[in-house]
Amino acid sequence: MAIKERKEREKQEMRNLIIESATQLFLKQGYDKTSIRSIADDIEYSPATIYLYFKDKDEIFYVIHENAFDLLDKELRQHDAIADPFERLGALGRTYMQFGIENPDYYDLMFIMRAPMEQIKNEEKWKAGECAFGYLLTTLAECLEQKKIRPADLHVTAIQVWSYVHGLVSLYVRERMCILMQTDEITRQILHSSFDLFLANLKT
Amino acid sequence: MAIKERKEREKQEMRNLIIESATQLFLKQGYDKTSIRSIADDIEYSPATIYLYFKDKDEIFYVIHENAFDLLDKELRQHDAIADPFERLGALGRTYMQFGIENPDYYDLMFIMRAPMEQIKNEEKWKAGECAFGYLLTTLAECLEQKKIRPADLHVTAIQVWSYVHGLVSLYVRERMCILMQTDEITRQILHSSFDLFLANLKT
DNA sequence: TGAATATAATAAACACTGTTTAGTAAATGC
DNA sequence: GCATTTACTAAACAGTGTTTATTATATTCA
Repeated sequence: MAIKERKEREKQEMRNLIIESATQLFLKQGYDKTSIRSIADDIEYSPATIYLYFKDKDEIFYVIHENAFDLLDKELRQHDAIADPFERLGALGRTYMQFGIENPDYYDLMFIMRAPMEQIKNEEKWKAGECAFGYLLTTLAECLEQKKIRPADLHVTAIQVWSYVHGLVSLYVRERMCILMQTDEITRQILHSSFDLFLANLKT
Repeated sequence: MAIKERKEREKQEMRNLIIESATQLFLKQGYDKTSIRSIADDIEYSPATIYLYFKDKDEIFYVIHENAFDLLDKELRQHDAIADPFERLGALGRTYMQFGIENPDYYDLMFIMRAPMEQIKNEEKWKAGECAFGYLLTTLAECLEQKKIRPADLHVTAIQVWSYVHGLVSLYVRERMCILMQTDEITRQILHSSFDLFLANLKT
């Protein structure tokens, strides 16, 4: 009865095919232009077939959203080796910002768009988000323990750090930084200077 | 030849009627569900008529976006009388956050959504945004002058403040604060505590 | 092996969306 | 009173996400 297993494998392969196509189209043309029909066209199946493998469009983008978190997670974990928690905090922030600036569409899906969060509501918890946030929490806990940063409630401090880098990246990604009336290059420099200043103010 | 003037007046009245209906529907059902057809239905005209008064849907929402900025501006100007610039800065931040939390749809349109910015690109400058940002700049300039906050570049500091409050509000509005796994009430309290902490760190 | 059943895929439709075009009816100018 | 401009709309166009009924293929079992 290996047929059932083969069928399961084929089902998973088809899901992967859809996700790969959707991801590629999403990164090339953005969310709105990535329609079910365009994905179907790309993989040379009918639009209705996609609904045999995914409940709706949101479910597809929820998977892409999870994959994007894996990517960010990998980049953040590169700094595991940094012993000093405050230095690690700085590295995490810079890497987070760089990720957002270099992958604006992924960042959008992860932290700005409503679409994948609709899916999350049916799940009770935001797994991917919790993982990255958890990493920030442990780093900050170390910072507080070693009195590297000003004493304050752990969660309040975490929200402070995350909101801050998210504010910078999301204003940049959604093109509100245009009020500075500077080139993209200079704007990004200001973003990084601003983060450095923030870190300095956080220090004891 | 007062006919021309009356015609102009009627044209403006029709534009207002459309904007009023669109605003009301937008605040009730959000952007996506506010279709041209639903506005047409509401004002009892055909959908095509709307296109005689507005170029496209974006142009309608650009006007709503401007009105929302007027609203925020009015609330921010309430603090003009506060003599101490640092105290005024705190009041501005709290009012900004409150505005976003109480008017999530307006906030979305003003600082998160892509739609109205397409319109803004054709205008060379972001009038409404510049006005509010300018107010922040002058307040911060006073703070720096009177050495109420840590010395730093004016624009970098402004971006820092704005990004910070925007980060808090936008994560809240787009439901990412769910990682805290707290009630809405407590989440909002954390938001405010976080801002207080931020201000304290900014102080000299 | 052959008939019955289960699975996979799709064409076509449904109910929407923003927007354009062609045509009608009313107001205005002369 | 007639020609012209203006205001409006029905219908169509080209999309969207999603569902349903149908067909073709693969699997099971007698």
